[in-house]
Amino acid sequence: MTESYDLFNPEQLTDQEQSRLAKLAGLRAAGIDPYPAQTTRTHAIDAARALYSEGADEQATVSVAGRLKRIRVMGKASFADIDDGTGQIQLLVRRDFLPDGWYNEVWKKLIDLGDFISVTGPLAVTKTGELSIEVHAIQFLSKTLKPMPDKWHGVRDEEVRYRRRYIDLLANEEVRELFRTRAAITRALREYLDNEGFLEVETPILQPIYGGAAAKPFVTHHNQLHQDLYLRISFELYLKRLIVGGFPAVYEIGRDFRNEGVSFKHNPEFTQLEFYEAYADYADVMRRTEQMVAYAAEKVTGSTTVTWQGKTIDFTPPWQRIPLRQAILDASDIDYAEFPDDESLYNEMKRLGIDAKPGTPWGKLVDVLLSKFVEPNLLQPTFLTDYPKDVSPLAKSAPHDPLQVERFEGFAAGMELCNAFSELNDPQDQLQRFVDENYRAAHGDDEAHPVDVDYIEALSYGMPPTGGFGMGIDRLTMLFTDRDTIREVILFPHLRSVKEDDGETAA
RNA sequence: GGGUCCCUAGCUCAAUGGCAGAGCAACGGCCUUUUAAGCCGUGGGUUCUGGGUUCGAGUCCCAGGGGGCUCACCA
Repeated sequence: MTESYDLFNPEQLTDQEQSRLAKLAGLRAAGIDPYPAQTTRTHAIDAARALYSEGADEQATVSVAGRLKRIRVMGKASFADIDDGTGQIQLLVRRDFLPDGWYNEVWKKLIDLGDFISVTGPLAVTKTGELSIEVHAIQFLSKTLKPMPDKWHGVRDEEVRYRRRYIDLLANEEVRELFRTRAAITRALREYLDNEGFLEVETPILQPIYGGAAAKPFVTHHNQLHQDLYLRISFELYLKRLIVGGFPAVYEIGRDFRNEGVSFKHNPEFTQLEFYEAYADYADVMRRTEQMVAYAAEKVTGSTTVTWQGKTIDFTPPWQRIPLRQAILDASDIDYAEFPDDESLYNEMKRLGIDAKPGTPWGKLVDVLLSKFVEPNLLQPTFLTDYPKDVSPLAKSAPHDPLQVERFEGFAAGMELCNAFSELNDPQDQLQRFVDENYRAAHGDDEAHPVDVDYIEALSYGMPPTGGFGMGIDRLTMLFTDRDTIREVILFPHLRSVKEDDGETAA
């Protein structure tokens, strides 16, 4: 079956697109290659700007390239601004500086906003003090066939901004800046962990058994091996195998995939940082967490305090520490330790008018209390500590209380940021926890942890006491860049596919 | 999945149920120091799609598509 792509059929094009196609033909007719392989560029715009020397008789001559963002034609002289991603600079284009015909026939007739050009000439400062390039030669680099978004308002339509992020980026400089900041965040986290002796590793994304979190996975299939595989929901079990193997401290920054709802703080794929540190426990990890996040905040924003949605969030260590049980008691008046089974806790919640589905397992009820009463109010960075064992199948039991584990979660801005614990390294205990989870799965919990026999084998070879940690980078980026939705900090966030004519997409 | 709001020119946005408009962009002019340049003129619409109500629908009703918010879901 052949398809006809009449993307450039003049009948389908707007007047502006037709005009640009005509100019493209005009360039070719004039012997100008609209898409040459080489460029005359000698300097990035930021580098060219740095070459200007105040008061010198003669300024450096440079070639800079970039996208044409604005043009101001004033008869036989024009001003324009180009942007190459390192910065912008003004062009001073005068008829008398250019070769014959270039000003009237090429500059004024064949060049559009959005086109990429390279210009050559000396640096100069205009009457109004604007550093410019006095253009003596123009090279065409790439013809743009679509009109640019509004030069002042940019693109606001969120659907366009997320579906076709390149338009967002080319029109809205602050969006480019945001993603530079995002890169600076992961850079700072890597820097911190590298300096602390952690080894960066990469572990499988395609996993025969998923694990390390309570979440529904995406399933795929390896044709030749006739084997179903899961996209990882966490890195945890692989990173701990590396601790078994003898690395004292490892980390991975990468993508996790969870087949669950999409919201302002959930995307089906998201970026996670996990680290594991031998001979550490969850208290050590807590100190490291606040230290690491404060380090990143300082590196990226210049301060350990950030402003988020008009509120000040202070990441300076130490962060507040509250036992989970206490936090829930304070916020909801329920002491879950007094209601140690599904039914009694459910009934108590019902008595207080708290909505939950009948038959919800105890651990999930605790989570309902946490996410309803506690989490939204944790604006300042806070560690909730000492979680019920019931909801923590991979964490080590607390020595003083067999029903609790050495675990904490970090919150800020009303969102869960990270999750960490003293890792369970008793293989027989771990097996029993998996079996219990398996029981839950058989009774309808589709997020229960599957049994990973190979992982038990690994633990059986011996894993030292280990502290482990996981943090959502997207959410941290939201906090550091003052955004209130995860879509803003993911370059290509997940959106529903637009239905084609043949209606292939399911409703 | 439920509730709710939104979808108008390339972009940003207007339009009591009564001739579908503006700014930017485009096109034709004027203009050799502007920086959202300015001035004169011109063209540009499947008002998301399909039905319905009405003398008349961008506007009201129904169905569908996509998006936002929200609830549910999501340690």
